[in-house]
Formats: sequence, structure tokens, C-alpha cells
Amino acid sequence: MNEEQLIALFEQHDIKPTANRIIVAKALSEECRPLSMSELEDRIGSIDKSGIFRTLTLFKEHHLVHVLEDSEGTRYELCHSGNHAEDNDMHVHFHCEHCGLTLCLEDIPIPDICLPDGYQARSANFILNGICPHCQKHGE
Amino acid sequence: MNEEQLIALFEQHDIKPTANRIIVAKALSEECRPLSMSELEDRIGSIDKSGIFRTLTLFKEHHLVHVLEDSEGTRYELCHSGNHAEDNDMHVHFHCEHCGLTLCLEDIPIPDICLPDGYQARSANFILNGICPHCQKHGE
DNA sequence: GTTTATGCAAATTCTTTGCAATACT
DNA sequence: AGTATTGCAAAGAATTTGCATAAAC
Repeated sequence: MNEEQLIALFEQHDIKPTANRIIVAKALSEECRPLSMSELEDRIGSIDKSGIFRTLTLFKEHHLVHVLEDSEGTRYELCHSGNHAEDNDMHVHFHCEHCGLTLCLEDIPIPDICLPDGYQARSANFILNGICPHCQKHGE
Repeated sequence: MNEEQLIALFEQHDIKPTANRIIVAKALSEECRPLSMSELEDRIGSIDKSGIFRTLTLFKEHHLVHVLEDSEGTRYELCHSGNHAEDNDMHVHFHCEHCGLTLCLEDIPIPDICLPDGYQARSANFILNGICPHCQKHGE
């Protein structure tokens, strides 16, 4: 995503577009998969981890990012839906136990679950663990 | 579960039944929900966290426990299936954002997903986040 | 007596906060 | 000027390891 698009996104989510925020959002937009703090730190360099952390926290509060946990920890992914309501664009993720990447299965929406009485779900996190196509080919 | 049952379970999973291991497994069996390291530490007291950690690691390697990650971190749950093959008894979990508990939805199996070519799944982790019936009633 | 398991302390890693400096309006 | 943002350093939390002791076989 280019800068203007990102700034428009920020506007939608009521986030002031500072230089750092644009850098973090750009880093997220450049990979089509959720990134961890340390992956972002590796990519960014110019921003201290506390800054990245606070930026992600802000993004999360303004529903610009989804947060998901896999066996390696927490990862952040730009919301694809434009709206700031409950994140309703969520898809299944695949965590490769060999290369450690967590990939989006964009085309596989999280199945609707019929919950027992009294439960009220706000978000969902569905991760499959296994071996990704790349590692399958190139040997474990 | 009583001690004999646990020892039988250990045998099935090829784990030597030491006193500590029985204590940890018993603690897990007493709650019908996945517990974190710190929840186990609270319940156990008599075993150092490194001991609990190593015990859980062993259980994991021998497929006696499932591991799952929610927004509070990693939790461990006794496998219900007797077999040691790929964990095939997995159900959906519900993490309450209010009380922080992660509950088993025993009756809701993880839906089968038809993966794109090349992906090979070994396990799955499906967590719904929201408010549990208890917190719903007693006010957030 | 050799191997295995345990406890304690400490190293690592990851996440989060305090605070002073900087930039923005 | 006054508020918001940032960087640096350090606090806190959670996980993991080293090693010496103790238990099991």
C-alpha cells in the first residue's frame, strides 16, 4: 500500500498519521501475513521496539490491526475490512512448524460456530499447524 | 482422575510415573479446561516452576497434553483421546475477556478445513474470544 | 553405580512502563 | 504554550537452561 492509501486508512480508523505509524503500517501491508513484534523490529530498524509496541497497541485499539496468537507468540495483521466494527473479515491462518511463518488462508473464512446459550463471541482465532507448501517441497 | 487412572494413562503414553508428574497431571485433570503455567504453579506449590515446565514439555512430547495459545499465553490440557497419534479429539475453546478463563467447548469439534494444495495440517487451534455465560450474568 | 528426575538460581527473551526530549498544532 | 509522540533505558513477566543434589533402577 502506498502512503496515501495508508493515510486514508488511518483516517477511517481515526488515527493521526505520524511518520512512525506510516512506517509500521507499511511494513504490515507489505507482507500478506501477520507479523510479530520481532519481525517488525527486524524490518524497521529506525523505530525503537517500544515505539513499535505503542503503535501496534494504538492500531489494535482503533481496530486497524487484528491480533492473533500462534505457537511462537503474538502477531499483528492489518484489518482488510474498511470498517471499524467487530472484525468480521477474519480468515483461517496456517502456521508452518518448519519455517515458522504464519500464513493467511485468505479464502478460508473462519467457520461460524453455534455457541451454547450464554456465550457471546466477539472475535475468533483459528490456526492450523503443520507444514506449508514451500517446506513440503524443499524438504523438512 | 485418580492415581491409578493417571498411571495407566502414563503407561499408554510411555511416561514414567514419578510423584511430580502425577501431581501435575492430577492438577490438569481436576479442571476441565486448559491451564497455564502460572495457574498450575498456583495450584501446586510443592513443585518448582522449572519442574512444572519440564513436566509439561515431557507431556507434550509424549502427546499427553495439547498445547494451545490464547491472548493470555500458552495453556496445557490433558488429551482426552487415549491414543498417542495426531491429536484428533480437539474441540473449540472459548476465552472470556472478562474473567480470563479459557473454557472447553467439548461438544464443538474443530471444523474440518479443506486446505489448498500443498498444505499439510497436523493440529489445529480454534479459540473464540468474548464473554462467558458466568460473566454475562454477573455483569461485566 | 549409572541413569533419570528434581530444585534452585540464574540467564534469556519478550513485553511493558517511566521519563525526558522532541515534534506538532 | 500545551498536547501528543517518540527514544532510551530499565522494569516486569514469562520461559528456559545449568548445575549440583537426590531419587530410581
